[in-house]
Amino acid sequence: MVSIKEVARVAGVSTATVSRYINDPKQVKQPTREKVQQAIAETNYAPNSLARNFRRGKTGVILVALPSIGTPFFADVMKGISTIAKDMHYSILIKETQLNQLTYDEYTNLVLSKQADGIILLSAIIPFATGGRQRPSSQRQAPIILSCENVTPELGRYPSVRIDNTSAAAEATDYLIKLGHSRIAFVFGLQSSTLTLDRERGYRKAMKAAKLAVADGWVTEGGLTLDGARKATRLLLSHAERPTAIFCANDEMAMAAIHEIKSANLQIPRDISIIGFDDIRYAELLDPPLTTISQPAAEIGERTMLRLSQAIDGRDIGVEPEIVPHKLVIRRSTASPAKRQ
Amino acid sequence: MVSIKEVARVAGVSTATVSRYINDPKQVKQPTREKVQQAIAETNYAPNSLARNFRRGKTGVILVALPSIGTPFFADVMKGISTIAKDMHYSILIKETQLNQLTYDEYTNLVLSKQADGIILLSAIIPFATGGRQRPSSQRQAPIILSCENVTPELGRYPSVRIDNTSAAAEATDYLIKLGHSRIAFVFGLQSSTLTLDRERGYRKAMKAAKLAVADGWVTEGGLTLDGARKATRLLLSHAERPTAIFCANDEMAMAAIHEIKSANLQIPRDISIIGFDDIRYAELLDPPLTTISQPAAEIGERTMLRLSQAIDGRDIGVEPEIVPHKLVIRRSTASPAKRQ
DNA sequence: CTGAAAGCGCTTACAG
DNA sequence: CTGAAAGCGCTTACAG
Repeated sequence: MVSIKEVARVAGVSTATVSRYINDPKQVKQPTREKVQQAIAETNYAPNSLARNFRRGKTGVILVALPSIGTPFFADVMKGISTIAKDMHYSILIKETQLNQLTYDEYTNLVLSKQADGIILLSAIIPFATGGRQRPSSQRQAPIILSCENVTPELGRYPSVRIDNTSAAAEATDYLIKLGHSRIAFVFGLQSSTLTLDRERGYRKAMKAAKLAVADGWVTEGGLTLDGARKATRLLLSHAERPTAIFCANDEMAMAAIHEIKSANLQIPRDISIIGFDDIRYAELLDPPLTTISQPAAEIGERTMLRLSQAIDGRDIGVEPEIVPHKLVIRRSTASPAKRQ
Repeated sequence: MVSIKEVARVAGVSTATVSRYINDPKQVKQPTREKVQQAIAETNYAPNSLARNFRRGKTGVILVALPSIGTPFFADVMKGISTIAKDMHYSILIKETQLNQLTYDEYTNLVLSKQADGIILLSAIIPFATGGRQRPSSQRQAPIILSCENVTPELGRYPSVRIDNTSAAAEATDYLIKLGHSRIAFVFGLQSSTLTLDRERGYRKAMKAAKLAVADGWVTEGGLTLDGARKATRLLLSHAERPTAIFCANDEMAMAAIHEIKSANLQIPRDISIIGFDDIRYAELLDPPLTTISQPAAEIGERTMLRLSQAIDGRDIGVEPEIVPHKLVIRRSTASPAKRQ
């Protein structure tokens, strides 16, 4: 493996000069520059980034933790993150958390051990619950930022970029109420996902404000999976007081719900209205096209990465959440409830 | 930042002992072990992995290049990769290639520069076309493996793990032919994607074997995107000799096709049969549920990572493709063509 | 079982 | 503008 030393030898200069040439050619005078250039070509030299990172004390890596790659919404957020990361010459290391619950200590250890310069959490926030002991205050807090997610105050306060999930969910529920629905069910994600818990809060708030009852069993867990949501939907359909509208905490679960409702020979929106959350790229292709809350996914990703890079550079970015706007996108999966009986 | 030196000082031992304790405690005698343990806890020490990697000359990172995160099929392959990678203590660095066409040199440079120990390409193989100059034969070929993808022989031979795309596509086409279709269209992905080109080859082979003509315009580009496939479908629907069946080179494009066909007030499969490729998790939720070729995505990922790790360990894994089995999954988007006129 | 010491390949403050 | 030299934080062959 050819090193900078070998290049220096071939070029007849010092390693310092080669290093300067590589990092900022302007620092090297023209004739020398050519010699070095020549030597690099000749030796097929590529700088050892392991040595460079070690020397500089920076990895150039941002770790992104997310529950599962292949979630269409997170993929869009990732796009925003990647765009900015590339501009700033960071690479993206993906950590799929799946169901493992990493603790706060495990996360910060990644930074302490220099495996990443900073961390973006798209992942549920439960980890903080199990190992939430604060770092000794002598240590600077590891650059960590939440994207889309939220974290309950008792677990600590961390910077974040996200929409106001509670308001958005309330808005979606209100829309159903305005359409005339009163039997509205909610399929939440996971108990461990603050994000979908916030959405449930919004739903309940809107129901309460409209003085509508939430019957037993109308709020049910979809597990953020297709199968989970199918089961949840079947449960709702067999409910004695069958809802006339179902609000799903994300679009994927809404996809599953639509499938189950049709399988039960019910029509959407005639028999049941469906509303989702996220506005993933499949939403408008569904049959019927899905009414949903749209999040500016790419923008969230960009803002997250931008703020994180500031934190890495030592700037104080505070812990106030940065709230970006959502909007309700009305398509054809929602309508006024049919008059019945 | 506390280093191993500091721990050694606190514990009253040498740095070598601390290092041994960290990497293999059995090498350290009990009483010493306790002192070190104590010192680590006291100092809140975390080994600097930058230094460790540098020293060891390994990054512990596998780079996975894929066109776009958030493709459901690739996400499933990634799952397989991650599983094995975790077992072997590799981290996964994701590189989204999007439309940029990285050259072979750029890829191998990632390995030469020690940014990754090995590379998995889920991505289209075009890069090799633009910069395919071979490395000087003195250099060991960078550990690189194709997953799912294929590469035309003139661009070089690389190890790969994949299904036989051509046979699978022929099988799907045959199925339509057996159902009685003769006007069968094919929506391919990208000209730059060998993978979808192989599928086109299978389609043409089956058509030819059945002595069926492929009319002008029946083979059209879907671009591997929803929008591209929608356009392609509209084109097919307006064709003078409208096909009675459309074979899409992947399921996402089939989703888009289904949407467009329904929007044109045609019924599936009565008016048009649709067949996809991949069997992504949404396939069975579509309306109608999608007939498609199922690939063992997770298994492909696992086998890929396994073989790559062997190459990294210096074993010769050859360049023969490892072919895993596919299967045709028949659902309700296909049927015999309706008698017309 | 433990320690002293060399060295991995860079970068950079310092000197000239 | 260039070079000699120190040093980043580990690991490991060698000696005892």
